[in-house]
Amino acid sequence: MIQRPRGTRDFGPEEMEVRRFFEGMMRQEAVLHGFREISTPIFEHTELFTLKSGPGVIEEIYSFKDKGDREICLRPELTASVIRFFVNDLTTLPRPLKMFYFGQCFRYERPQAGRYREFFQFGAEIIGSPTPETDAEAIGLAAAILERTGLKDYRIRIGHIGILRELLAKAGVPGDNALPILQKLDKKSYPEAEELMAQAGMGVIDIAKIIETTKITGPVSVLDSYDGQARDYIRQVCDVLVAMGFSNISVDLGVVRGLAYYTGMVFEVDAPKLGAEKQICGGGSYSLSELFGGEKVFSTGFAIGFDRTLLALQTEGVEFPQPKLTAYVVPVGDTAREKAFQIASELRRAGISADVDIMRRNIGKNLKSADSAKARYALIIGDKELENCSVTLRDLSSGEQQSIAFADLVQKLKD
RNA sequence: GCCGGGAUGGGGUAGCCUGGUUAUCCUUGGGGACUGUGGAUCCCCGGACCCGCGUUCAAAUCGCGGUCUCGGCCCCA
Repeated sequence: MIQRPRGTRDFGPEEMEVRRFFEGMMRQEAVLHGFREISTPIFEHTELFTLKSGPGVIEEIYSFKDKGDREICLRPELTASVIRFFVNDLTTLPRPLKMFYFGQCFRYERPQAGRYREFFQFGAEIIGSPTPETDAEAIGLAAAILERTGLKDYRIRIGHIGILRELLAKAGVPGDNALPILQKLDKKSYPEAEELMAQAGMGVIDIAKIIETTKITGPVSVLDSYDGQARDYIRQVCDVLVAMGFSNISVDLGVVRGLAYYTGMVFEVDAPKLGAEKQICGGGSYSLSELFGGEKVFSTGFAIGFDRTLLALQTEGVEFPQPKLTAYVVPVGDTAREKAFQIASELRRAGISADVDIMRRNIGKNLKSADSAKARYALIIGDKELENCSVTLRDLSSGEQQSIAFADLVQKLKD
């Protein structure tokens, strides 16, 4: 027996119905918001990701040399690909570009709850617009999608790395010098962050102020004790979101993200019920295009962890409509067999789902099969029906039967 | 990379500590009772000890290694 590779999953029919349902819902919502879908290759040059995230990522991705000696990897995320696509081919499209994607990603990590080596992300990027409204529109799509899925228990936390950067700059640690400190703060490694800040020459009071700031969480009013451009900016983002009708947002200045390309707003969504891997969405505004050889363009994007979102929905017991088969055609005896296929085919051409016995079973077994196929009706056709050009239509939940002429069948089943 | 639990027909399980029968039970699948009416019942059939090495007269059971899995740590673009 060949086992599935570690950290991968097979999805059976029931699971795929659930997945396609929610996948379709996300796509639909994005389209409603004026986003358009794109698709990029599942493998890319490894360099794309080392440029974005540093050489360290090679340890965490599926990378290999192809037969032409190229350094290739399975994509660990999609933002880099989207921006590469943009820089290569889409720079002349009218701005803003609002695009979304859905696809699988791969990471060479130790699997655990909610973490797989092959997983699915839904994400969106808005390229070429640096306003608070842009950030609100991005967060708004993420929020609308989660709302639409029916998920209840989740928190949207919005931060802004500019606030900490301004504080650090005032304390004498400007620009990129602040990056290592931000990284430690992102990981909540306070002792190490304090040490770095002390080494950078910051005073005890400034250090305490920074640490305290990362612990600020709550409604937009928690910003009142700060000032500066970043504060005003994040406040505007929140105001727009409130106008959009999203009240379950909070400000969390501890959402940091230590990577250099983040330029301002950052946000995360987590579902507390999920345990260790509870983050279901993350995003922010960034500037990556110049890293990939393009001009500097501001973007805002996010990615939803599709698998984790489904896990969260599952723990909450969210229901979804299950596709149902309309008709199961049951031939009785040998003479009606071809007619059964003719009828099934006519129904299918009319867009009515129909299954038909292919195992030559008796009528009892066939009704059983129709039942387990979750069909609404069984269409029974034998010599009696052939004689008067009709079928016996049996409602499988009530057991009621009626005779329907061949000619009226499509019309009858259409509703 | 680290720590701990686990792996028995398609799914769920008993047996493992204390080695020895035809490996238990439920469910699912196929057939029949039932060449014209399902979800009930009865009968029959198919189907498993994760892999390898070792200990032993004898291994699902004990030991070692590996694989996968679950949970946690690290990491999380």
